[in-house]
Amino acid sequence: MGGTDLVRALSCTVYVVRRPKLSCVARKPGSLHPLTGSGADMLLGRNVPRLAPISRRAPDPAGPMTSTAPSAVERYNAKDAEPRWQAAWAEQKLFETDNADGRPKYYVLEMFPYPSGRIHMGHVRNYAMGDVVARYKRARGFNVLHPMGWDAFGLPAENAAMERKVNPRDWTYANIASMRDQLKAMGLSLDWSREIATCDPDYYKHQQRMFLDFLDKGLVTRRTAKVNWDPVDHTVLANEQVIDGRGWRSGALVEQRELTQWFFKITDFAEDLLTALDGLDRWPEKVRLMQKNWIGRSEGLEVRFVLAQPSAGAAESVTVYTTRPDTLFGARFLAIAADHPLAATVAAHNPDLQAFIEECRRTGTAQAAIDTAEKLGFDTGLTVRHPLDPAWTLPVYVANFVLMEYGTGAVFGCPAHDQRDLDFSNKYGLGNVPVVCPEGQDPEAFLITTTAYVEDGRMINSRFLNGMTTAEAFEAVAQRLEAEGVAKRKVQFRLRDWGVSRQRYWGCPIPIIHCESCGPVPVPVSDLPVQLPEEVSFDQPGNPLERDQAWRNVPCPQCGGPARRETDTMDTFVDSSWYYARFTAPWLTDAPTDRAVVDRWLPVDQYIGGIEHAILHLLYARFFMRAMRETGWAGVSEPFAGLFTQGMVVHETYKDATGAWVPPAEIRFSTEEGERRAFHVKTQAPIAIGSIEKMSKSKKNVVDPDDIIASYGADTARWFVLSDSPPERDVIWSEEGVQGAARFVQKVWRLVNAAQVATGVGAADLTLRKAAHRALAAVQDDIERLRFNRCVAHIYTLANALEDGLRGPVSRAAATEAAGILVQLIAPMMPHLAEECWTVLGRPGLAAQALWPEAEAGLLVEDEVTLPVQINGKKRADVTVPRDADAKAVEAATLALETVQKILEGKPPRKVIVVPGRIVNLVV
RNA sequence: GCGGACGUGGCGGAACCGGUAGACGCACGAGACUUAAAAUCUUGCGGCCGCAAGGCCGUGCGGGUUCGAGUCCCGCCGUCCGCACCA
Repeated sequence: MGGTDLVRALSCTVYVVRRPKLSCVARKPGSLHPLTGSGADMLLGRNVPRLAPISRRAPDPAGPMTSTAPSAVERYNAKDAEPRWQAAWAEQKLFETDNADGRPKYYVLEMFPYPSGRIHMGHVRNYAMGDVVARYKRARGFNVLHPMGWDAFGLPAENAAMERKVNPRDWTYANIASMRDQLKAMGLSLDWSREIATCDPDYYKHQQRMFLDFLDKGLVTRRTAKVNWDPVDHTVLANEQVIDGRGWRSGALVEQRELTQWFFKITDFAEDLLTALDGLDRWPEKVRLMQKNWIGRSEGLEVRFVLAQPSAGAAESVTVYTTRPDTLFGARFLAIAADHPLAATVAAHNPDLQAFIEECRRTGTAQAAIDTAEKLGFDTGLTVRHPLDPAWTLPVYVANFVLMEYGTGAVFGCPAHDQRDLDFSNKYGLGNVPVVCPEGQDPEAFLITTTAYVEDGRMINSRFLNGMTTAEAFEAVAQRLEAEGVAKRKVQFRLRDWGVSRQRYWGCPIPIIHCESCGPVPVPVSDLPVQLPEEVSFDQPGNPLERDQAWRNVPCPQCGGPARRETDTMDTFVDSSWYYARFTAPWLTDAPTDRAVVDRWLPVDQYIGGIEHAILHLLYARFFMRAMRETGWAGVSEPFAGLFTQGMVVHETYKDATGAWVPPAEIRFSTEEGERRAFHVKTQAPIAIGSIEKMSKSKKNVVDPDDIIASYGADTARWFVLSDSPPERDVIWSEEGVQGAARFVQKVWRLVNAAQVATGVGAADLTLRKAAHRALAAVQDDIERLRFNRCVAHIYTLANALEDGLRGPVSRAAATEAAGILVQLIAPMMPHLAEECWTVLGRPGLAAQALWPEAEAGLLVEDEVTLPVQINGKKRADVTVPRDADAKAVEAATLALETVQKILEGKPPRKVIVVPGRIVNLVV
């Protein structure tokens, strides 16, 4: 998104690792694991006399027991099974969603990828999570929409064009084709019939239409603005795209330039975007807080300070914005930004001030400079009258710490109660007067030297305000100054309008024609899309659209006179601000959305992606939804009801003796004296194991999903990225971990096959059934809360219980019931294995179509419970009582325990605490 | 500087409202099977003492509340993330 990938930052740019193919998956039938014998014992890997290897491609659902042949089962072959089931799902169009389906809707969406060319583990994790939700909700009977598309405009395509002389379009579509194949190999339950690419004119045509509608509604403006100019990429960057004073892609020091730009008026919705955050109760608190801070609302007063000696041509007053009018009697000076008009007026005949202003501009942007910059000022020689006492004048400085972009570009300095003002005042000898005294402190003794007092308190040295609280003083000053007409209350936001103009080719053209006589004229809707020219060259820096005279020179749609197209394209964040809405009816040719359809599907019930989009993408999308509401293209305000931000996939790093990074595929491990050591597979040279880092090409700690899928299968990869770590935290990719996942795949396969041939009498049935239904209830609960790592743990527990059960006297009915539940529980995570097992169990249809089983309430509770018995808070014994035993009965049972009697030595306890179903504590 | 999150075995982590700390997995040790390996299975696995039964200690550190604290409160230490001259 925005020229980079919604998920890319989660993991890496792509680096291909060639992994030695592991033998465990791709063995030939017949050479496999020739366990033979009869019944479940064999399949569980019990040691039995070896017979000739027998293998079957798929067990006969009619019943293996009908055969007298030993029930040998070959290892589950993901390589064979996965494409087969993917084809079966596609064949039946299982995941294609019908808008007319009357069941309750559920819209699950993962942030769509930038088509960089290859998927990475971050994508695998992101899409595996979304797929679990999609498959689970489908099983729960919802009409699920789970689409996929491509955030296909952006700089990398232009860079590729420059470096490799390819057409950005060709490069992009080739990448899409290969990434689509990769995603399909993951077995995701996506509705590919709704696939969209934002670089497709059928998509951006509607975006242009909405741009014109927004313009019509006053939600788009054009103005000159100082912009962040990236001198390397030759483009404008949004504030959000400037990190530490550098371009977020190029890393170049950003310059300030004046350009005429198109803006989306996101500030029109500042208040609403802020207050509506409270309603987003299924968003992470962290993201809401980040957006809140970004919007940055503050309540204050705009106060006019009249110049004491108005000079010719200059304004008569300076207006400042303050959130602390209560401290007005502590004012010592006024400070204005270097870019303030008044500064320019004075500088016109003051070369020293001119020099100072230029100095300020130079140090203005770089973050490091701001951190270390001293508070510097320049006395203009002007003075202003205090708004509460015309006889009182204050000097006016130009100061480097005052920002023109915030408030009015002017502040009044109250050194006692603002640290910056204090630093400034101390430097220039302007003194300070404390006007707010901490409660309970002696005002006489309250002095400020180097640390400003910024808290609330009681007013002092403030004439009519004395004795008031901070809040009361705020009100008193506001009321008096408002009544006198020298001030007005003002709610100020930090949020600025969204500049969307980009001097780039590979983006959505802004549908405007500039006419010499009519000015900027909207392209008529009937002329849309304004399509990008096909033939472009990138042999010169800058925007190729500006050089394409044939494309650029067009008649004015209004007067027919000579005119030129707008050559700027839209920020790619615009593309990703409404794609979720387009997915609801991507086939529409004459409108961006179908109002009835979009309103039924939106908001997205569960949106999943990286935290790096906490502000930019998510705020823009929230704005867009509101703008679409204003223009009639949708009836909802919030795009995403539920948001989940998942962690990255990280990996150990490795370095050889020369300090060069070594990719994981070239390393083997051994444990010597309990210590894990790494060696190079070829040279055997020792390798230093480094810190765990985000997967990145530069550190070579990248694992390619393709290789993992080829070696282990998609299910193993999916299972692994969902296990272990909580989904919002980073997951550490490790070879051992993925092998553990692969082992579990085989274990499930063995267990299901063994269950199918169980022959026990059924004495262990109840235990097994309880385990199965308990796992079912637990997994269900944890999927709903997206706690996939816990789901995995419950499933392991069930698998262990089934293994135990099959070893005991368990009936085939109970074994297959438990196995069936196990299969349904793994189905959202490992859908291919689930299908294969489904066949073994002889269940009808496909696992992907099966409805979620109901947990039997009776199996979820025990008749008896074992409670820990504490004595003085330390556990000393256990007591087993009926589930519904009352406190008295529990107490009696506890006191009857031999261990307890021994400790009590005949004395009664001083106090007995019984928490039913929990614990017993005796105080002696 | 401001705001936020977090700190639990060798590792990833679990522990719902304060109620058996360490579920589940990984790694590791011992064993079975095997000519051997792989695979699989059994078993152990927070620390200390003990043959064992059992006991003591233990959730970053120091206090507190409570019958009972990983969980709540106060004060530190550390790590990570976001914002950053926002008046």
